[in-house]
Amino acid sequence: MTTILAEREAQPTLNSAALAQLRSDILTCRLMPGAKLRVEGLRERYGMGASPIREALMRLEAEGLVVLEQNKGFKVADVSIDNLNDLMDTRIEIEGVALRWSIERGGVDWEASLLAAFHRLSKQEKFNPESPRAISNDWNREHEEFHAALVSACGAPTLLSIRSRLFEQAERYVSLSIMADGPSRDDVSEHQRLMKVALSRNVEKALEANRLHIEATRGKVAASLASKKKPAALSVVNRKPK
Amino acid sequence: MTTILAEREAQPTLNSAALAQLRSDILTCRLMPGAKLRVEGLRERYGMGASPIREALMRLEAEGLVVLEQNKGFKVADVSIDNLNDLMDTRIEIEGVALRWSIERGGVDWEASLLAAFHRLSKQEKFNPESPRAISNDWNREHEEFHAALVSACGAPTLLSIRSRLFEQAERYVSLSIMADGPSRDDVSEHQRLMKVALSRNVEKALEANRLHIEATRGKVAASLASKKKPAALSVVNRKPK
DNA sequence: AGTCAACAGATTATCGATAAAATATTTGAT
DNA sequence: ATCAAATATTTTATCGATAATCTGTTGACT
Repeated sequence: MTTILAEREAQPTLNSAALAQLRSDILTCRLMPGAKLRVEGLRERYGMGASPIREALMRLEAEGLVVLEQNKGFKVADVSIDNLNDLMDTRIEIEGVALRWSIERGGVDWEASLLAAFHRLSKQEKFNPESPRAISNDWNREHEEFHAALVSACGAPTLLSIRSRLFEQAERYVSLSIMADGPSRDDVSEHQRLMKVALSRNVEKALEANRLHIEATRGKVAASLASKKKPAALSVVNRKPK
Repeated sequence: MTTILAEREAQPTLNSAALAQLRSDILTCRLMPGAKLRVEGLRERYGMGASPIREALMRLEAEGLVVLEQNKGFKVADVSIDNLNDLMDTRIEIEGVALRWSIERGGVDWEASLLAAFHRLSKQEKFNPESPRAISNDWNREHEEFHAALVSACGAPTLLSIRSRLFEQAERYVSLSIMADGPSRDDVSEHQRLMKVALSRNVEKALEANRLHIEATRGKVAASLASKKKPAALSVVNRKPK
């Protein structure tokens, strides 16, 4: 698996490699929500000692992707309808503010980078024919970058970093939904509309479009969650046999 | 210093003790913005090994109180006018949303807990006569709890946790300002007004009052920062002599 | 004097071993 | 058989030691 090695080589430190790996494994649900994260298992999985792994887990705990129970170890954060609603409600407001400021403050550079990001996203296939139960890595990246481009002129780094953390959390729910129900539409037109209203500097319409975009995701994910085919906590990282 | 021991005894794990200690030392600026955080120094300071300390630092990094430069170690996050403005702008919006929802959704329990929190805050001295260059711990706690009470009925845990992280960051700027300029007014009336407009369910007035409350802090802190008597990076945790 | 390479000292990142805590299993009494 | 105390096993949390990296200093050369 060249990906893992590549990702690891790129990192200057085992710690950051562990962080990148864990984040990716959690966001794509290779590590399922609720799964126990035994250090020994992760050590084997990533081929490193306990320290860099625990440090990475600690960081992810602060981000809400991992939960630590004192003296009982780490597990992947659970998912739930309540948490989904909480998350999406919060996203709508926060992305709303960021988008408003971005539209009000963005210059021609912002417009250009938004167009560019949209173009890249629209040319990228969402699903890899071989594995239709997972979104392509490249598409995910372009998608994240498109939404980041929308709000990039917002001028408040703190707000932007909060936004991107929430965006990540949402990605995890989407992965889950796709694992359960298979590929979803590649919503190019929805993104195009978002871009258009933003470029036309119509704040109200842009906020509404963004809200609907988020609501659409919420609806799809909520449906998957409700028809709970959740073997959730079963994907344990490692358990000593007998 | 019984505080340190007490705080430490209360924690089930060295890790969480380190976290609490570090957070507190950073928020009160006993560890100054920009200060290098050498592990050896922290080991002596807190009397524990490197692992729990590094794990705590990693977590604080995610919260933005600490910065990690790969292979160069940790330091306390810097402060700046730009960051202050970014932070306060973001707070105004996020606390605004939380406050709106809380006012719209809060029941009589919310009203009661808000009244109680205000009462406790108003009975608490802000400064300890002995050390007028630092806000009393108790006041800080009651203050945080009063503001938490204001938004507690908001119904979105994610939003609340973001709010409280931003609130913490702001506390650090306030500490800094007080270290530089000495005690500030104990703004009971300002808090009382906030509570009143919230209880009267007047969303617009409440948001405005909250905005002004934050702007007042921003103004005071910005003034201190501008007259920069910053020996900032000088409070290094430990440096091997000669 | 100024620059740079090589070295020495300090600091970070990581590992492997161990103590502490939790969980699972056995055993003995009712 | 049932429950609970006692024990064994697993897992977590932490330490001390070491390898890797960075930083500051010395000294040779222009």
